[in-house]
Amino acid sequence: MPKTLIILLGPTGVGKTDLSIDIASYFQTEIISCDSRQIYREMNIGTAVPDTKTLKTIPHHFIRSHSIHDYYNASKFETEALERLEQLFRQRDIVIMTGGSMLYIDALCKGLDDLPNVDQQLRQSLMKRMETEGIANLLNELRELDPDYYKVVDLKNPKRILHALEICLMTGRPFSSFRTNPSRKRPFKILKIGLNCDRAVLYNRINQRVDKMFEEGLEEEVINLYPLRHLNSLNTVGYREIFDHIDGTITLDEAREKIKANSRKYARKQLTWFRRDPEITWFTPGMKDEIIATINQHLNQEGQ
RNA sequence: GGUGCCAUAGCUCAGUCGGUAGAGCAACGGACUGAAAAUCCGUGUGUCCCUGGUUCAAUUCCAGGUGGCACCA
Repeated sequence: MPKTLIILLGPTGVGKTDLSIDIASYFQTEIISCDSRQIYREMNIGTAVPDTKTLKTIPHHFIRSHSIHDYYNASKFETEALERLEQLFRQRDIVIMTGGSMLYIDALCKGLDDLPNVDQQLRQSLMKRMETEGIANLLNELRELDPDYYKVVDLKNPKRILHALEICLMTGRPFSSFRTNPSRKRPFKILKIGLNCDRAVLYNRINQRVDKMFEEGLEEEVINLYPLRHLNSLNTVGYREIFDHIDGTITLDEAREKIKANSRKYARKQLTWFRRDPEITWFTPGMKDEIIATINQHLNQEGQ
């Protein structure tokens, strides 16, 4: 039987966690989380990590496994998750991956270009230049160093400009020369199961989940993290809005409403990304039996 | 009961000296390869409260009605 990774994906709040537990129990396997924020052990309430009881029922990987102090990115996830999968597949044929971090999913399925990790000091100095000189000088520099990328990059997107410059400066090569779009082969089959539901229902679930987070003490969690607010990992829905409230720019109630709105926006953005992926088979969260049937059917086909 | 003010997008409101209207937020769509819950781009979705009058033409002016708010009783 070929090794198969079943990926359960969908917008935030749709019900991936609960279903992933059911599916993992049914196939008696473990879960790889694919969530760029649940990976941090210092963040709990605001990232909606599964509760400890759930985590004990089914072994989870990449949940609360890293620190917000560590620099992390999609490429690291690709490397680490592939290693972990190799270990897991030694003992089992099926592993579940669940989460909504789009780039992380794609990184694991198709791989990223072979680039050096960004030097954080260089990043800091470029960010400072962007602040003091404005983006125009950096754009000119990029046009010099990598005219090809300059032609295709979104010139209004500072992060894209900065990253391209970082790579040019670090390697002495144009950033575009690294962009080969590898689409690597993986030593296992992949089945993508998408979860979605009626938009109004989804928004309701998201809004209620935010209220629940506040009941569970989100404000206190964020207050404790306030001194670390500059960390990238804390540039996150549910955290930055409360940072703003601590700064006194908005009321706590406004922060709560903004968290809801930004979560809804995030869900929409996820759907936009997933929509263009033709490999996804879509279900609603209640279709547990149909999903298991689809997986079994897929496994049988692959087995022949 | 009387007087005054208000009624325009899902919400808060602007505006049209009479030629069927626009901001913010929300909503909706898109991009995306090492910061991705990040970052960036795009879209106005409307019985202008109702009925009548004046007018070539009324969301706009006039009258009445309805609803809301305030004050006086």
